[in-house]
Amino acid sequence: MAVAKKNLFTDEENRIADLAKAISHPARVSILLYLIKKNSCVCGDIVDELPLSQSTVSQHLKELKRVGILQGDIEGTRTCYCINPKVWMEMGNLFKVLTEKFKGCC
Amino acid sequence: MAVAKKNLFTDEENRIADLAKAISHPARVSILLYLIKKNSCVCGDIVDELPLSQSTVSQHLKELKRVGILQGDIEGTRTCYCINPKVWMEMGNLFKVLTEKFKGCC
DNA sequence: TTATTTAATCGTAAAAATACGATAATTAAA
DNA sequence: TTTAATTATCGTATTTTTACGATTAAATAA
Repeated sequence: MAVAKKNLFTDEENRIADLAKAISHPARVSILLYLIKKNSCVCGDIVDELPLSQSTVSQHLKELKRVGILQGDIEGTRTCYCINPKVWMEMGNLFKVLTEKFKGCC
Repeated sequence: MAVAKKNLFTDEENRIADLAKAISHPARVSILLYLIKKNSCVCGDIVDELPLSQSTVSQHLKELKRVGILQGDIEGTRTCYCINPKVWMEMGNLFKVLTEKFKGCC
């Protein structure tokens, strides 16, 4: 299922899936938890926190930026990463709504 | 990152990532929304709801079963699918906790 | 028993994700 | 200006995911 088949599903289904995909790798969850723990924009030292190479971490950061969860501000030779509160809330809400839709059945 | 590198991350990170992976495809989100809408265990007609072949849908169901979100009870020649409330709650909680950990920063 | 129905599994092709080293680009420091 | 630091991107190998048709397996119906 490449690009063309995206419209076989609703926008909501696609967005939920896309946000879930962004956090579907432990390295990316780890990055987010680290940013949250620091409670500030973090420059650079994310690579040192992860057991992965610099280029791989950079790729994971790119994926988080792709869906909008992260924003990266260039400051000199460094890049400062922040969680985007708007998208974070959107994600939390979509997951919450999905979760609470199910009231139990059997 | 195959099997061996799983222990480079915490159990929590791995579990969140694994549950997110399960809902990281629009077809699987679609399946879940359909089951929720029906508000009962659903036998068989999931395939008719999706724009995918029977074997592909079966694969997606398998992935949802793998993480425990779905259970499938065989009844004669059919299989009835239900959301597992326990795992569903676990997932909702993990996502909720993750979401609420971030209080904003910049 | 012999069909039919239903769903899982197999085999496989194509696409996407993951990981890394090497390289490039940009800025700051010497 | 030259060097160092930092991060993104490139090229690429490997693994995983996705998708489908064909087949198998199991239960039911004829």
